[in-house]
Amino acid sequence: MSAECPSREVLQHVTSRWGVLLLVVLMGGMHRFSELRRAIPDISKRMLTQTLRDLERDGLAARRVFPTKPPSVEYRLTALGNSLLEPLTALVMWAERSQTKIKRARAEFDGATAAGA
Amino acid sequence: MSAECPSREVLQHVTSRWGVLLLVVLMGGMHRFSELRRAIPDISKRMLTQTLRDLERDGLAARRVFPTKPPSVEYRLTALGNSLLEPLTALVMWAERSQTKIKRARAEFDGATAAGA
DNA sequence: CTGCATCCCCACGGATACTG
DNA sequence: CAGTATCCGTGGGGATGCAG
Repeated sequence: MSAECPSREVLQHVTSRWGVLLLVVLMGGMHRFSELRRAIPDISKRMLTQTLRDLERDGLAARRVFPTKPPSVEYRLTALGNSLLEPLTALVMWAERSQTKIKRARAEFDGATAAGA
Repeated sequence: MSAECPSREVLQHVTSRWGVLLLVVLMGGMHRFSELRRAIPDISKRMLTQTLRDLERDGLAARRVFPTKPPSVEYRLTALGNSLLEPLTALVMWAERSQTKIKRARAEFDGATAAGA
């Protein structure tokens, strides 16, 4: 668990703010740049490009450019990216299953600290 | 995948920089505050406390205080926290399995962009 | 030992404008 | 449409000090 532990760096990328979301969307198949923007409305062009680049750099996503009149670019998961699919969806599903419990725990906690002495 | 999607918030906590690490350590059983510091050398007191509080607030970890001479505090996972164990370790194991491939992909990518036109 | 509060810095990330 | 460059604010998070 030391700072040098290599998997920590890997985890950081995979669990980064936008990384997870992008990966989840890409798990649905290939998508164009603008499609990704629409899929995640609150991401900026800047962050979308940058996060995409990180995923590409880590060999998780592949970029394919079509030199059409208005250029279009497609992104899809690589084999490595697909191997992440299972553990990641497991985590996402856990999050969905647990959100109610967490919400309740949070409300209780806040109530306790606010009221409770 | 909208900004309001509740699971996004949940994921953010669980996948936060120190959250993952703390959870992984706590999966090994109960730990004292100072033990956690030693387990994750590069976390500051401040962040340790804060992250612990977040986990507690979300009902993932439980805090137990012993009013001994020098006070001691123990942290352990709750039932909800334990339910996260499986998906999270799956992800960590994936990270460990894949780190070599990712390192290679990264080297190749950097080499290509540096040299390649 | 545990854990708040304060100060402070920097990089994460948003908005905007420009190019191919 | 896709991507880059620039500017700049916010807050994450480190260091330190005090308190129970």
